[in-house]
Amino acid sequence: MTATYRDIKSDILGKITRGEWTPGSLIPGELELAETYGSARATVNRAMRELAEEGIIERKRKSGSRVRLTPLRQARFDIPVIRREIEEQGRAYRYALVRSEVVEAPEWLRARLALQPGSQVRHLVCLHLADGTPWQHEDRWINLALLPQALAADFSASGPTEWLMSQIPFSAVEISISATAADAALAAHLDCAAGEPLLMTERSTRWNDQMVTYVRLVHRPGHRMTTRY
Amino acid sequence: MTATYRDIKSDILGKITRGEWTPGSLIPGELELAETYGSARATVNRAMRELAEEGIIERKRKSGSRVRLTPLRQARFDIPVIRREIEEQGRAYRYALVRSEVVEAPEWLRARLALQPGSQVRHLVCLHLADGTPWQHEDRWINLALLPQALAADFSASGPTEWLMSQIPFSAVEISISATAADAALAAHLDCAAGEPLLMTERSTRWNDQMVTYVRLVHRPGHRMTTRY
DNA sequence: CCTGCCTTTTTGTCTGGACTTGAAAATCAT
DNA sequence: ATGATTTTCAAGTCCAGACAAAAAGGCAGG
Repeated sequence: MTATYRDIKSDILGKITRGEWTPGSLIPGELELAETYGSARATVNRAMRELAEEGIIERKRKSGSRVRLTPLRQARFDIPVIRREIEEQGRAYRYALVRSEVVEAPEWLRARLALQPGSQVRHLVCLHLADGTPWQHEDRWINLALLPQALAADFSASGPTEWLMSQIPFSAVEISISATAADAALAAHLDCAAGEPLLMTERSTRWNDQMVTYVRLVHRPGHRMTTRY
Repeated sequence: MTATYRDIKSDILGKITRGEWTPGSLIPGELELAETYGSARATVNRAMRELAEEGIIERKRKSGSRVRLTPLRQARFDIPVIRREIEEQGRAYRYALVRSEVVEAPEWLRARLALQPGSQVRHLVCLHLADGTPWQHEDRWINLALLPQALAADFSASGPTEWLMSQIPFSAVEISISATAADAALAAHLDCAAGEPLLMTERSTRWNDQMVTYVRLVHRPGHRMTTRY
């Protein structure tokens, strides 16, 4: 008989989707809702809080909660560890190191990572394959000033992503997704025609307010990122 | 003096990022944490629950909570209402209807929306512009069996997205992002060269377990979706 | 009319206690 | 041993009551 916070949540969501409570309209206060559902205010609060987090409603002290006029839609994509992503499809994962060098950071990278002129970076190019066919091309730059261990690390057997996760497991990240055309090198590595449109993910990772690494991941032709909610 | 759930959360997160609690290791139980922080178990619970939601830790009844070995990373992108997105940049939004027709659903659409053969759909092609330059190309298909109102609706002044939101504000959606090459028509509309790589967002919207609409949004050349966390 | 202060309303958070649930572990029966 | 059953433990949820904090609205003084 007693309503759980889930019950309350889905009941309220139902009222909204059925159009009983229209966008912009005021929802009864927590106290009132607690009474109608026969539960404690804390329970109603949790239901409402989660609805607010999901972008369904908007809450403000004193003014109360109202149904959002423009439902704030947000898509959540899981960023998989590539080895996992491939192995979960029942395919064989293979990794190949294409190039490894230590260089002075080029201009564009310095701007992006806010590096001093003359900074040394480790530059790696690798390929991730599923059942032998190219899956993802990784172009990785690591700030050696912050991660001098990267100088000695060996990336011939496993990728820098996994190594980095062991070094700085939790950090602030900026992710950006765009479309790019395959140049000659990419086309060769990803086994596609030059000029082919490819999905690209760029990630800048920060640690203690300093940029640690920048990576440009180019996915195989036809790759799509999908989510539902 | 008393610790809030935020304090607890950031303290625990600190212990993890500083490496005091390493990936895979067991975190003290809620009761123990409540004692060390001098707070109620419910407060600790909230802190831990949120950390779990954010993919930092993993919780299991009986076994306890542990730091995730592979931090589950997830990117959250806001799906903006395009008019807003443009106006918030201080640019003038303009909408143009390129094509509007009522047709029998083509094969590929029937498969995607699970439609009966012979189903009628409203097909719209529109363009969203910022300061007069093309911003996004919208190719929209609406299931008339579910939304007969779409037959009479007038889309010459404002886009179908806004109209749809007023009709079915909250619904289940599948979003998918990929890269595509501009064909002749797209190139003309988006004012770019044919073959140019473009970011494409596809959305299928469901309501009461029936597919209502499918839309293919192609962004202007160079567009990027960005998020940080 | 405007400005700053106070009151009131509503959400936000916390407490300390309780019961529920899921799953691992231990026990028991075959 | 092996499979079924019970125990036990940690997280999950709930409650009733309390205080905190933001913000809208009203009031008073200039």
